[in-house]
Amino acid sequence: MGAALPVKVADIAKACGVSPATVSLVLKGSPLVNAKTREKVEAEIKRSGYVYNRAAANLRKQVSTVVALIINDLANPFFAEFASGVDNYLAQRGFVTLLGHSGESVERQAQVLNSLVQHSPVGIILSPAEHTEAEDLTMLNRNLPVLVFNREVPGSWNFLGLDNQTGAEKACQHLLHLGHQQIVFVGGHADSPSCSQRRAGYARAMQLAGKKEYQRFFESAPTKRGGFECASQILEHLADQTPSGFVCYNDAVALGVCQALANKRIRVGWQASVVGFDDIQEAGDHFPPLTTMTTSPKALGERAAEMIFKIRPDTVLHEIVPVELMIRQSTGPK
Amino acid sequence: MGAALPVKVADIAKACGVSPATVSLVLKGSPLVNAKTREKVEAEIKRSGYVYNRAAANLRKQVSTVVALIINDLANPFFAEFASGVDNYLAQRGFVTLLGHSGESVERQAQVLNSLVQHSPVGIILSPAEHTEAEDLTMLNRNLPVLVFNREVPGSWNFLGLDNQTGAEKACQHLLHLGHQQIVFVGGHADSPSCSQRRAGYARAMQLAGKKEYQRFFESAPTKRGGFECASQILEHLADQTPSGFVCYNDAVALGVCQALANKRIRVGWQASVVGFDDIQEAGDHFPPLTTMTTSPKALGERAAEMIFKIRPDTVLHEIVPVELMIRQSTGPK
DNA sequence: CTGAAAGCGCTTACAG
DNA sequence: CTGAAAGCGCTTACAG
Repeated sequence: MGAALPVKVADIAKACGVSPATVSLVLKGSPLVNAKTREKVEAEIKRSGYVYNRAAANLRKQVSTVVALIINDLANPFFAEFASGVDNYLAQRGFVTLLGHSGESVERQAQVLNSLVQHSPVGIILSPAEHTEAEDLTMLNRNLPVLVFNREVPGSWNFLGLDNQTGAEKACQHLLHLGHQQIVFVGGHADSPSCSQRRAGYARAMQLAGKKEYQRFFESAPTKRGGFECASQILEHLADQTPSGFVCYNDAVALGVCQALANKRIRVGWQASVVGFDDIQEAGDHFPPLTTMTTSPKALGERAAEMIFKIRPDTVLHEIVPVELMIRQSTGPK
Repeated sequence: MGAALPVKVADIAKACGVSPATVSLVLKGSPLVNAKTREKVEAEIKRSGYVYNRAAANLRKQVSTVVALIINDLANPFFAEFASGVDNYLAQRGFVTLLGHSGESVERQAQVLNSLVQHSPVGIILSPAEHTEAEDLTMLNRNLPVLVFNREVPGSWNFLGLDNQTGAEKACQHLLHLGHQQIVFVGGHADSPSCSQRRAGYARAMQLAGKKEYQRFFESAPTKRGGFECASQILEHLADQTPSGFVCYNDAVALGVCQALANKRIRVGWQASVVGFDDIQEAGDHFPPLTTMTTSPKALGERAAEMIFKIRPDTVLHEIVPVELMIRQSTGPK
């Protein structure tokens, strides 16, 4: 038995003594086909191990069943879970996910996009690499639905993002309600839009609470290590007026902060409180679990996939999803 | 300006007063084309915003540029990084990743596979859902290259996996060299193949060290929470002869164990030592960083993608990748 | 209810 | 160096 050539509708048709058109009708479940004919054809389809060639069908039908998804950083659980949400939704609707990974490189992103558009996706969900500019996206034809996720890109793009400012404001308010007097904002790069938005939310909450003069911002890499090192320094240098409330740029930073506090024998959820942002899976798995601002990344992915089908050439969608406080440590300072 | 119809080679040809064949030649960079003709055509391609329709080309050329990748759990960083490695390699070779996510559900996996095969992938990389049996994979035609990753599936499949046993043996040896007297194996479900392989490696090292009678196995969910709860119990109940060495099923468990130790004020890397497995990104980011058994998941992904192109109908590849000790905490007990 | 013919967008022999 | 024709595997009007 050599490498059997793939069987096609013409083969099925010949084997059944019908025309390809009839086989096609059976394939699409058309009620036009005589029951006996249908049975015969279906049996042959099963017997022969026929596999539908969707690319050929799509070409003829002038449709597409693929959506392209470009992720900036798959190693980040937030984006990995987002991707799983996208794929989930698409699979349910009979679509398929064409994945591209930019690894935060604008050049790789351009290559990946150039490759993916050639597969005629019905739309593109782009979680852009850092510092993506409008001119990096010129391969995206105006009549191809594009949804930018999470990070704004200069220009008018359909967008799905988080309400960073209100989120951070709620985070800070939570700490205030717990009775914390000295609350700082830790982590992220001040020049990133999401960081400045979150800082602004923190600042607003502090101001409304009459604590404008205590505002403190600390920069760090948006990682656990960054948060750890940053918090360690804070605890070292602000020894006399150590903050007890930490609004963090994201969960990774927050987990690093928790670690630094633990090292100093400061019990999180008791002498100090920490709020993260993103609700990555680790936030809930951690011990003690991390209070954070949440919009399930998976739900976001599903929403993004949904939006792709709602994009119209003449309008620009701009959806900012509220983030909610997910309280996992209920106690504050004595 | 209405929704411009996509431009195709025929349009380019007409605009340049040449035949579609010539445009096609230009597209593939054929040296046959006259320089002036080429220039003219290339200019028109650029001007018109032409996008190559790879599906049509592939149909005609009888080739495919897609590889299907089915992941059991994208929220797990190990698999997310694996996926990024696959996509990396494929993108370099001009291929594209068709992503499917099973979420550890055998039924979803079947649906996803059925959908993906219709896109004529050149091959399929499958990181199978738990409890996948041969009969769950009947849609995978014999002459479609399939590579099973990480978990064996009954039957003869091309396979890429980790040397779990030797890895765990090395992990245990490391703890023995550090001088630990009481070493336990923590985490995982005993009935999972990877867990029983790792347990066997631990057992072998203990036996070679003449510590057969101290062997202790503890089961837990393969998560951080599982490791935390398990270790907490161990520390509670084995109070008199507390183990100081922990060979862990995977990094997530190991990080949970670290957390439990920290809560008991036992300093990891000093009074106790923990070894993980997988080297997920968090292992290196953690504080203190986690000593673990490593084969970069990203490198594994790249290797898997490479292997897909080496699969031949008449042979079965079976590659077991060694895992190396990645020492991140160099001290042991006093 | 079924078939013959044309065509989706591309490429490949084959002529010239 | 270039073009006319055929065909990848499918589906869709159109006849009958």
